[in-house]
Amino acid sequence: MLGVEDSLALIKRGADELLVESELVERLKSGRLLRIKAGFDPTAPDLHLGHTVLINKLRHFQDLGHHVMFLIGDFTGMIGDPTGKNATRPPLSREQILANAETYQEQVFKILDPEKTEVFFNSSWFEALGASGMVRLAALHTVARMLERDDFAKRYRGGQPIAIHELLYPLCQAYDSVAMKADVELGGTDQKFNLLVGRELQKHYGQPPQCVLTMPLLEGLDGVNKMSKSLGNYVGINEPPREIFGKLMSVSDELMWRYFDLLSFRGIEEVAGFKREVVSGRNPRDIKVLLAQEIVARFHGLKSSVDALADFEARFRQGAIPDDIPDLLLDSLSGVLGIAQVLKQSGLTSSTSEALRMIEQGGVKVDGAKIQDKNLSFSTRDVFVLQVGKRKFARIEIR
RNA sequence: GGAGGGAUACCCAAGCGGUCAACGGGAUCAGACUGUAAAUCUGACGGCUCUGCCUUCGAAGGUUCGAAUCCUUCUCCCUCCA
Repeated sequence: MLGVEDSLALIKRGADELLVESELVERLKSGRLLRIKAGFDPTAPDLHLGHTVLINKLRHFQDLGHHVMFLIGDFTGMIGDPTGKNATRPPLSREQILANAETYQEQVFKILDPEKTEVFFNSSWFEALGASGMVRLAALHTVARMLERDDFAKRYRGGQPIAIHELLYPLCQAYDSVAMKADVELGGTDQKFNLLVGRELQKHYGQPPQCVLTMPLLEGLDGVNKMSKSLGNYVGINEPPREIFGKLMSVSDELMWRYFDLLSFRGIEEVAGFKREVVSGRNPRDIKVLLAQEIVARFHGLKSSVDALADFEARFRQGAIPDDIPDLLLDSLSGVLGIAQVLKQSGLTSSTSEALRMIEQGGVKVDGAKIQDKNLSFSTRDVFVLQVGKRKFARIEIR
């Protein structure tokens, strides 16, 4: 196990803020195994790399030997975290929540060691609390304090509705920390307020207040917006290996370092070494490959990462045709089919206009040979490999 | 309830009677270059049976030889007043 200083360095790596550092140092010095908490809404079972930033941090704690507590907010999920803009969320059914929780764990345990992870459901203590308990809990915090939170304040000022139960959310999350006797709670930067309420509440209950560690939101592939499915700039951890690999290779050379910080388990020193190499002339591509391989291997195994690299090299460096392209059978009424039609019907282009444009721009290949002739046509029994751009392929047969 | 402002292609945003399939930016896609699906540069970016034709500018009508641009009604959004 690492010394206190090295531990702290690892804990702070990539983190946004650690409150209160001195308190954490004290606890680390005590040599006690710390109880590390992170809560998750059982709403989005489809994890992408952005979600894994927090889980990676849990993993760091796990590697340091601490006790990781994975909380599934099945009770608080009914309230819906009001953090952020969206007003109301439809409540999930019990079965839906459990199913999501299941998927969640499946994905999370690709990063965390299941043997060393304790899973909690907060319904277990909230159901025991009951209505009267909830009222007593609510008595421990004031409306004014709640309104300190930025998004509540904004909504209040702006005349936007704030339902009473939304005020309860931070309180419930805080009570989780009490119930779990958390030493440290992790969350996104947008969670800071909720995490701090946890400290307050723990003091009320005579517990030492938890330390709060916030992690930044990961930028998406565009390097600007946060990674999110709706923006389409994400890498899903259940995507095919080649897809993950390719997407990571498309990240800008600059953003790559950010990803190393937040997504890689390579040592701080090692990454610093990579940076020096690039500065002194090494092609950043080589380093990016290491990142892409590490991530693919984490979610799909070592072999997949090797395959993904080989595939990438073959396709983009040597312009080879991949081996897993779809076979398509196109019908021809007249026995002849023009190239534009073939492109459209195969779905390689979305319209014949686009097909013609692609040909004009030299982006269409038949059996590896670039074609120029827009009037090229194929007849029945023709079989060939069609390629549009660098990434779209299909094996076509006309019948 | 009253008074204004706005709705244009994937997004932002010009245009205010003909030369508009509609300026510009972003996103996207293609090409060049590169040991990258990086950066940079160039180009494309409604559809089709493509030297032409068809359908688009919130919706429906109308005026006009001709409308994204003018008129009428409707729908939705925003701001101010009550």
